[in-house]
Amino acid sequence: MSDSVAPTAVTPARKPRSNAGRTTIRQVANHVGVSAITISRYFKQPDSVSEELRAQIAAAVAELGYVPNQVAGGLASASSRIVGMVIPNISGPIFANTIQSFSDILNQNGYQLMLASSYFSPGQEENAVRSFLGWSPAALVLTSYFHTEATEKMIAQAGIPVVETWDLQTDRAPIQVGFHHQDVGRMAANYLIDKGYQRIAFVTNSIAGDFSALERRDGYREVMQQHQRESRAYTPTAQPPLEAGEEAFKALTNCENPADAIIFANDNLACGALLAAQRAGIKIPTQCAIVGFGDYAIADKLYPSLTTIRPPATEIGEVAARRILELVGALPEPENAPEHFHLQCELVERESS
Amino acid sequence: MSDSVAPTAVTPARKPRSNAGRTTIRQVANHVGVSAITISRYFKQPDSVSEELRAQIAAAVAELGYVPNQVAGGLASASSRIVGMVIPNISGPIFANTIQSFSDILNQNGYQLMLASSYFSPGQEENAVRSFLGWSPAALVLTSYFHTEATEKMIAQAGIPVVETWDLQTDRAPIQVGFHHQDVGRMAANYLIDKGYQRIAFVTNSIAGDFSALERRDGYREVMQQHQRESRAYTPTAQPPLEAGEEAFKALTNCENPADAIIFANDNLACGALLAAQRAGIKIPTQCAIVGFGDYAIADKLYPSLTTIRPPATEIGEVAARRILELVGALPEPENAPEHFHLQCELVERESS
DNA sequence: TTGTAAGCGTTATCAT
DNA sequence: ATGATAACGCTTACAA
Repeated sequence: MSDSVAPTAVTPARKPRSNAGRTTIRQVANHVGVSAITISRYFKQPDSVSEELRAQIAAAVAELGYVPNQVAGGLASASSRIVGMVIPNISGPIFANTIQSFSDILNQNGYQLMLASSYFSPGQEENAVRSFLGWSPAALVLTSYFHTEATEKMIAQAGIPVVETWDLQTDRAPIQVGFHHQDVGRMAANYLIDKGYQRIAFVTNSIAGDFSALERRDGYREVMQQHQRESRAYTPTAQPPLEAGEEAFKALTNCENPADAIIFANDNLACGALLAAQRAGIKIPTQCAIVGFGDYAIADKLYPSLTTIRPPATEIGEVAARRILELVGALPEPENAPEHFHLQCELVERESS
Repeated sequence: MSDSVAPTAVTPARKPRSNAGRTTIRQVANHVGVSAITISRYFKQPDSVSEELRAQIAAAVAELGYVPNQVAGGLASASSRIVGMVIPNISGPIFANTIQSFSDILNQNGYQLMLASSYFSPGQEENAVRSFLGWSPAALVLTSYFHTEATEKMIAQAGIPVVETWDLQTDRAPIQVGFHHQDVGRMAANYLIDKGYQRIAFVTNSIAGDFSALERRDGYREVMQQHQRESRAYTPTAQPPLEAGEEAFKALTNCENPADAIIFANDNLACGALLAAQRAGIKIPTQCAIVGFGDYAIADKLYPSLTTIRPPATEIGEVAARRILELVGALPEPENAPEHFHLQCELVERESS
């Protein structure tokens, strides 16, 4: 030893970062007297940690109030427990149930929902997908199948499960969870024919971009043709759904050979027709039956209440969530999982038919 | 040089991780011929990078298809561009607009929404908050002010902005964005008194846990007292809202001294009353006026359409999002930002009054 | 304006 | 069943 002060390894001015005093996995490990990786295993594969340690770790976690840092975990494992979902809109009458059930099932399994709206714009959808990808999500859920080229490229290269919902496209690569809109038109037409209605018409949406409404119309036409009935489709010019429904109802009942049953492209249109009938003193369903689509919240609150076709909104969210969780290993993989999940719409018979 | 192979620093068997070939900031940096931090700055503080480099970097980003890894960024900076929101439910008639506007404004500013439902359960809310905290969110939004002790502790220690929405509690620490339910009752009562109605009643919700409905009733009572009118509150026993509304309507109109105007705790109850009146042939509003709360989608589709009080749902989401973005530095901080944002409900006059 | 180096908290890999 | 170590991709702190 020299007489001068021992130089003891010149520490070159450390650079501590903030951290807000949050408990880390290492503090838990020290507290228990094991290494950090054991704590990690305790959370990921509890079975690989001895029962004795498990109890001690549980106690330490509770005492220190440790919350695993998902961000750090995500970086280390190059994948996060986030699932991104792009939905046309949250506040419309249709998609809320899908979001609700999807989110609930993810949460129950330790995954989180990241949500964005596209407002039916492929460009906005692209932005949302790009933002999501920055989070290395475990999976992606889209609604609709028409994407920009860039979106197609991103989902093809992402290397994660991608699910397309609502509109079933059996020829596309991503997993499909939904139904065929043509089936809706078929179901409504068959139902009315079976009920004995003779002159059955279809009212499409006045909003031009609503292609799914046209598919429902096509299903209706097909059935009418099968039964050798004349099909009659009306497209309103008024834009607000209530007015459009009223316009269509008047046009189809106030004419030669008036319709005795009308299928509307959605419940809002049907609602407009119902109100118009009420004002005009036309008896529903005696003079004319009405069937809608969507089973919006209004459907059972109208007078007469509205017969409508309920899309499997909640089911779509459930099935999509479960399939994703299976694919990422959070739920056991079943033997023969299909690529496409064809769900059923349900005809809800009420007073208007 | 010796004749043997140069030992060139014994590399001790590297441990590369996967990565799925994703472009990193370093690849972009190499492509441009600068260091990684410059690319980072290009995204965070573009002004601190020379214009020349900016153009080159933009080109490289586009060519390589670089998407910043938010997870890595979040770890390095100990905070992520995620905002967690706990909402009682997504698919109910009330909250969807708040989620929609909140999410849109976050997205426009590069932040993402992480969503979970509590179903009005403080325990579920606690779980959601705990899960969110694992992501080091930039902020948290809660609905309602009754939390578990654990939740209170977490939000107090989180060190991030916390916003409580819908129900304004001026005595609480978190930022408040919402309105007073008593004001709703006051507004409805004043409106009907001004319109000349004499015997004004209030119908509360049959669901016991709906405390906000009781606050609206209290506001109604206060105004009635001020005007020296007798207040009459009715609580239905039927649970389904339509039946409850019908029950209340019958009870309040089919009696001595019947009400000539009724305020309902929500639009579903009011809707039940409207349908009951229609069936009974009671003229609305001639014999009895009806006012609801919520401005649900049904309100303008009923016949007669429903006068109701619209809560500032969209505004709540907007104001909460903007304030959060200000607090995290994504938007410029205004001079005198209040702690509490008192928003206004709006009376929407329609045919039922 | 740009660069260097260390460090964020976890998990993959290899070792015991 | 448990541990040591490096690596994940970025940003902070400090330097030039």
